[in-house]
Amino acid sequence: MGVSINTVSRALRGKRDVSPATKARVLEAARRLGYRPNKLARGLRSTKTWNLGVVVSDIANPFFAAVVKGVENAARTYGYTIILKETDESYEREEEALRVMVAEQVDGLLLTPAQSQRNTVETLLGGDLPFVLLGRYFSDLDAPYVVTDDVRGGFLATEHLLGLGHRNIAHVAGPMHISSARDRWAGFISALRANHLPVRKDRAVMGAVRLEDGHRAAQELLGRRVQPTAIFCYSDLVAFGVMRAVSEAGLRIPEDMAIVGYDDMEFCAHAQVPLTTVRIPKRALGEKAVEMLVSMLRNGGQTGTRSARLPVELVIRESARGVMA
Amino acid sequence: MGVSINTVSRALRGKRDVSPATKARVLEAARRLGYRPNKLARGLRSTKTWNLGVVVSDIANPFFAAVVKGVENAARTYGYTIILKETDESYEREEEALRVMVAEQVDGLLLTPAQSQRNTVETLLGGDLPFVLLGRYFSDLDAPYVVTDDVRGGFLATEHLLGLGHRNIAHVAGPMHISSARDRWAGFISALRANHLPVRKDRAVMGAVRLEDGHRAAQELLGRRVQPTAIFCYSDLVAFGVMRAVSEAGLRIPEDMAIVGYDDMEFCAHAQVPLTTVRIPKRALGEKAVEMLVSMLRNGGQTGTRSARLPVELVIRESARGVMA
DNA sequence: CTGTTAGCGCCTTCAT
DNA sequence: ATGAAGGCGCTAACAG
Repeated sequence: MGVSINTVSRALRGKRDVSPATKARVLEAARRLGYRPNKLARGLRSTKTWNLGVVVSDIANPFFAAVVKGVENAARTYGYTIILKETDESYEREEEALRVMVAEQVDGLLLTPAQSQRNTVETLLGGDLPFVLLGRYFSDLDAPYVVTDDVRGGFLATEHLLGLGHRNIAHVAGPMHISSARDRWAGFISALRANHLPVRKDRAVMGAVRLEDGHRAAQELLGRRVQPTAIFCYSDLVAFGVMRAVSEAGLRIPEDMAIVGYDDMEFCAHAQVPLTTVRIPKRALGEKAVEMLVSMLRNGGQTGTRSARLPVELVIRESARGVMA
Repeated sequence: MGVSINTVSRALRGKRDVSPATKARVLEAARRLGYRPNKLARGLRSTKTWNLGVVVSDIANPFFAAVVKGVENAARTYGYTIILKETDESYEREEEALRVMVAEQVDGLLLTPAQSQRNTVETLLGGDLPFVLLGRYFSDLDAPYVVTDDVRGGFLATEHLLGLGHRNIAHVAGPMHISSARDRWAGFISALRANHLPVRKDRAVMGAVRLEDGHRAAQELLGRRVQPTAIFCYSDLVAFGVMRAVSEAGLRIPEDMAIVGYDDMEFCAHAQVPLTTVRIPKRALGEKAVEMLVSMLRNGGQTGTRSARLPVELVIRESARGVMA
């Protein structure tokens, strides 16, 4: 076809300095032959792979699944492809995942840190791989992140219960090393304080993640001397476990016990008792993180450490509404 | 350090023909320097990337999320990393996804075909990229696949309803171009036939995927001259929509209308009325597909076109149990 | 057991 | 507007 290999390269990449005529010929030939440029060779030479690493703890968790969907779609619109790894909240697997991402020469990284240790993120900060933390952050590390405004979420949930007349509110919290759990707890506390109510230690159970954790936590709360009349839960999953325990104890929801969850998963509206919850923009979280990462890549990896805290919204359903007895 | 670059390469890859002494020295030095081999260069040279392409329609769908989790975990144990793409059931995006996977030089591919067209899979069959279809198959194409035994699932669900005394059973089916929808429908039919019951067209609605589709389908069924006393649904998601419509119509579940879903998502046990459903091994589906793909890779891409059909199981809960009136 | 040579496919740089 | 040269980091193939 009488044209050098690198004119082809330029034509394919849409560079200028190629006459429209030859460009058209090259493109046509490429199409006809089903030519696909080799991303490995391209990446090796140009040090730009157009791949983003995505490391989450549990892809089967509906929350992360939605976040990853947002990530994948946003990445695609920017021309990036994603490489996915799971950590299962294990610090070792997180380290391993990051090693793989480095080996893969990804252009940037999205990470939901396990937060049981901080070495990984500190290492990242010391390195030159652009990254954005996804859904979790370290308040004392200067690492860019995108999260939801969970302090406000916890506040809204608690204030709603207070507004219904509850004075005896318990919180089934998440693992306190995770920022979202700490923030929701902080919002809970701050609402109580704003209403001059005491924060009692026997009104809280920590570390709930799975549905079963919620079930166990609620049983514990119901076994205590003074029972709460309302329970704010770390997540919807936990809330479902709590609701089961409450029902098993013969209590009615919301008459005997009001429940508020967190996340607003699709099923909340179809639960045994439709669940009042705090809605968080899951897709948007992923999209925003990609946006931020891409803008960092465009600025040559410079952070400026702008972070984002997306707004949340209280969704009121049967499990906590109306006037209490 | 006095050793050639390629002795280093061999040591790092654990090849023999390296003295234990030098090997130890190399490994130690690599560790100390935090050396990470470049997978692009490695892949370019060896034509083996240790990456698998995974193409699914909707990662936020709990079913696919669970499948992908199985895929990621199995891939990891075999030393592979996954590259993820979504198609949103769009044929164009499926084509694009496959093009990207080829460009990425993945060693193998896992694909949930949109099935609105078959070109992609036919192209794959003509090419030399090893692949396994994930959760869907073409009965008339010799492409390896891993699916669940949905004919049996549909049969079990329907037979259960028949056993409860129902003679007037409707089916809210999925899109008939998708193999799982066709199989569940086939199982439904075959159970009716086995009991010498007629298959009536006005007892079926096709094409339901989302919760809203189920809602609409149930409204339609309830508006017909002869109403069913039981509804078997394509998926749990659809079943939830159906249940909502049934409740809205003032009917009780299961007294006035028995419902059976499909998938057994985590949430089924906690629904308004706990849902009787067909449990499918989602994680195992992903794991099995990886296993099969890896074994193909080991045989130099040879298929032997062994496929797998994983067993399913009926889970009986409130929405369809007991003796009917 | 170890070193040398060559080149995977592409892009960058420098000529022309 | 196009071509030639060189090399990204690594490993296969061959020497020694």
